[in-house]
Amino acid sequence: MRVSLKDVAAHAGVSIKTVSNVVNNYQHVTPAMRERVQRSIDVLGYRPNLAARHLRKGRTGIIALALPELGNPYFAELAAAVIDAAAEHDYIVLLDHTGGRREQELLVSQGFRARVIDGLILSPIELETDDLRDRAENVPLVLLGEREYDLPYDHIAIDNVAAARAAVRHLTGLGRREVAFIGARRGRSEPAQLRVRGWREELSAAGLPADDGLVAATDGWGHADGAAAMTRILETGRRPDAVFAYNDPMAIGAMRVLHERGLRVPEDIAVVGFDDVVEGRFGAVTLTSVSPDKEAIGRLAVESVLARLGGQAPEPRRVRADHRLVGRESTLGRGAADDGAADDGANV
Amino acid sequence: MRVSLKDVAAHAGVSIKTVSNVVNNYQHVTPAMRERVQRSIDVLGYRPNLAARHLRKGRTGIIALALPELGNPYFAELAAAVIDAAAEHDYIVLLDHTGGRREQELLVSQGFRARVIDGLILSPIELETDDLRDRAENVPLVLLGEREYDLPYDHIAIDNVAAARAAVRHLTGLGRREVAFIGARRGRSEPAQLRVRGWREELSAAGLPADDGLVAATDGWGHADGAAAMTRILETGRRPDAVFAYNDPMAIGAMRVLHERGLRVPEDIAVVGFDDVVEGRFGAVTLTSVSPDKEAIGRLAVESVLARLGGQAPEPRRVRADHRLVGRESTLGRGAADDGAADDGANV
DNA sequence: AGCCGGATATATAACGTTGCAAAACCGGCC
DNA sequence: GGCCGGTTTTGCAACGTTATATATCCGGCT
Repeated sequence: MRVSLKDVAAHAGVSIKTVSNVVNNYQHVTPAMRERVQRSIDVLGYRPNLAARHLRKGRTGIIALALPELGNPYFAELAAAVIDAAAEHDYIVLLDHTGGRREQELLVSQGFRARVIDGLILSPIELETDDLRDRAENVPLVLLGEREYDLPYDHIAIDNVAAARAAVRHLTGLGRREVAFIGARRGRSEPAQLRVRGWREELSAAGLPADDGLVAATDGWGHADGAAAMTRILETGRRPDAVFAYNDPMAIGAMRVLHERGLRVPEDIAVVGFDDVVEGRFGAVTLTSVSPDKEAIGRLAVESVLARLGGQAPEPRRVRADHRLVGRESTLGRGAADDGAADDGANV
Repeated sequence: MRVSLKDVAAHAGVSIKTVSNVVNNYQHVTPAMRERVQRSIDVLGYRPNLAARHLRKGRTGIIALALPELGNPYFAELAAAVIDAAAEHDYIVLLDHTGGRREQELLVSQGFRARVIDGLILSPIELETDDLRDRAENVPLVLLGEREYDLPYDHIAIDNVAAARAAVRHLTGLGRREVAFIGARRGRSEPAQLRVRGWREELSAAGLPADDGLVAATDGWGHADGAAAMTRILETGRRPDAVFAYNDPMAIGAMRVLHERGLRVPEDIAVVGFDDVVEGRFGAVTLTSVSPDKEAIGRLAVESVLARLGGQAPEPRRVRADHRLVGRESTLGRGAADDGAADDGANV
């Protein structure tokens, strides 16, 4: 069976507590004793039982990360960033995905899915303010992403409005006059709201009409949803000269439809995505995209959760991570320098 | 503070064990009693403490899943499958990524990264047989992926040789005579070995030479690696009429290079990938790919781990998940039916 | 009425760890 | 030699749960 403190103590001929002291680097242990105990630990291959430690101390060393979907490479890359950041603090990440469904998000936020965690990082899609309000759970919660809540939780995100404006400004700066938006969320009002707002604001600022006929709502945020939305817009007979998509997969789905219909990107229609996923750099037409600093988001999220751990409750804060616009062929055409920042104003 | 069994017992005026019995759906509890206790549970908002339960039962309800990298959509999708399969059994998944580095894989396999787990599902890249041999750890281990080990652990994978042969057969069946392989692993011998073997075998079977000059080794398995490998092949002056890539991102990276050089896919060079990630269905040229049954792999992995949980040690087994070849434009050209199985012989 | 046996409820002892308080030790000082 | 103060080690209780064994209940049977 597994070896416990008791076994080590017996082997070394000392008390359990002394072994515990050695394991925990307690200050007042003579070097001789430390060595003797350590030897027994090594011989027996002792490893602390985390469940017992947790029961005693009330900490698990685990934080949960709940994301809408891992299939979206943005979230996968974000997950990697969180895992790495957590590892720096000797924390382990329990990953969950909600499918962006309110029901699942609710379960997660109330701690039903994972009940062994010290803290929770959640990227909500459908969750409403009220859903979070009566959250009896007392594990620290940090929110990620575009949704804004008027609640006392930390929130980490880029400045979505500014990022969306930078994307649209990039398009108008290239002379585009009719910019469609793909990916407003169907049914629910909130999500994508900020990016739609940025789109609207920037068009107004440029003296262009923000035409609702150019906003396509979707059910999801995958390639197929982007393709369907693009198709829908084209079938109304409209021919925008630019498309700004809620995220890269949708932009790529839209580009596929344009390609099928013989419309050239960017000559006929320029396309900008959001998230800067790797995939966008290797298509036949590489994709201009807003690039959030995922690494920073992951790091900030972990730090925020851990800061609230000791039961301390620092003032809830809203943190803005950096972003920048990366211009590629889908707006600049063949020969565009990959990875060049396209717009000075994009950084925040 | 948190409410425990004791509090509920006091509130309901019964013993702790009775409450425990209700919580655990113990058979012999009168409906009246059950209701009474349940009411107290609801009133007080009792929720079992998993650490205590774990300490007592020796189970955590957590399994770890260690993958090379989440950025690769195949692994992200696989992770989603595992999480879902685990949820069916009331298990939670702790996700780790190793970067495909031996050192990290070693740490994971020996349980240093996560010590609260009941079982481990590991997809190794660099780990050698000997690394796993002296694994003192006694948590059940299930291996995933292409590497084969002669060790008493369950191993879940598709038939990589057969799958690779099906891919190559598809190409030769279309009249291609010079099929390059992209993605043999540089430096280490093992990984990709099976797919290379399938490539070699099928070419021989077709009476074609398996020319080592057409095998490109790479350091990683991302888009950029595929692009670099493709570039290298072309720069030797060779003009294969088909490319079989180790995975979809590499195939897509290769296609980007072909596109840049003005080579048409599939007219000049046909391309087949591996893993059937969503991304492959939305490029300017959709990608023919070997499609492993990820859902089955996830499910089988979870079931295998859980089967070994009670300390029972069923005979280690090697499980073959299904796969099929999905033909798309990168081999069949414009107008290819998406999602059609291209080759009857592909299923196993 | 007394007894029996199954169904129901309870008391108690673990699981492995750490915090607290007390005990043992030790060198120096009166 | 006894005492003091600090250092080092120890014993014990507690964290919240479940397994085991035991006590209690109750209807039916002799």
